[in-house]
Amino acid sequence: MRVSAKADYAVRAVAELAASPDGPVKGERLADSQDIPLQFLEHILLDLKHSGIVRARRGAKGGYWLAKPADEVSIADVIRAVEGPIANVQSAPPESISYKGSARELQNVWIAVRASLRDVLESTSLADLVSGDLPANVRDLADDKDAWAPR
Amino acid sequence: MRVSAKADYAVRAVAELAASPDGPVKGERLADSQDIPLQFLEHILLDLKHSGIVRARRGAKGGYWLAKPADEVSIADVIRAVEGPIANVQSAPPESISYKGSARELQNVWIAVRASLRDVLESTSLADLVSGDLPANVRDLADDKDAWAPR
DNA sequence: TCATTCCTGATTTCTTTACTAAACACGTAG
DNA sequence: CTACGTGTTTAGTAAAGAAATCAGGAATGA
Repeated sequence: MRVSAKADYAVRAVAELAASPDGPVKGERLADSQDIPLQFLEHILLDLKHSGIVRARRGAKGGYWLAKPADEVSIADVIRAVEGPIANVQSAPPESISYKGSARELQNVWIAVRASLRDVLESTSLADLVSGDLPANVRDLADDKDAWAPR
Repeated sequence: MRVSAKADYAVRAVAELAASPDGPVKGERLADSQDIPLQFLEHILLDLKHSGIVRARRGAKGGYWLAKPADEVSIADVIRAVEGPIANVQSAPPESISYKGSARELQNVWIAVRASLRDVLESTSLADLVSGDLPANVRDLADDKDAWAPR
């Protein structure tokens, strides 16, 4: 139930791209501005390119840019591109698992977990993230004081 | 963003305990009824004991039982006992991270992610799980047809 | 051509996961 | 009071994954 460094880096990098709409941004500048190791970041950007979120050009004046408008890319898209499916249980999607005995209802709980993650991550676009104008459901969750308390 | 085998096993084991309110249940029976490797399960039960969710007695007629009523133990409690905090980012709690530049709002997103996970996992008790009578908010999420579709 | 920049696979280091083995400690029955 | 059936604890390990790093190749523009 944790967010990996890779996913965190990926979201930060594309946020930086979303905030730089004019022309390509060099990997090095992305790495600098978000404190991400350059070579690791380049692998991540390659993943993002393969899944069509980012485009790139080499050579002088080269760099990376978003392949789509920032309001058409969700955070969920970015995480899936680098980590695969969200909210797997034991590396299998929750709808494919079946439990027996007293744990029979557990599948519904994992499905609900995944649905609630999707509610947040699919509704938030890169444009929302960069503008600070988060969707109402996300803002409501984050504004709750309890949400900031550790456990 | 995945649920580990350890967490899955832990929840299933305590569900089995919640369904057996009379006297101790042997580790072997838990392992059998839920298809969990016995020795691994005993490690898990030890974690659960240390955090006060389970109690145990050795010797003939020994076994494990819930330390508290099943409606006072949430799935979140069980997961925290074996995995530590829910929804950490890069092994740190989201409220302790600070982002710069275009990623500044990302902290709010991770806080919202954690809050939505808590909404599901803290509201569901072992009693709910065993009876199949999940809380309304969880049931609503799981009943949505989209929730069962892979992505 | 040449500097610049992305592209890619191999390798490394470290941690976690998932599990096994075996000695040890304790409680109950006989 | 002893033996046996339990749980407790320590130790260890193979395999996978996470997080980088290294070293070079391939495209682009000047």
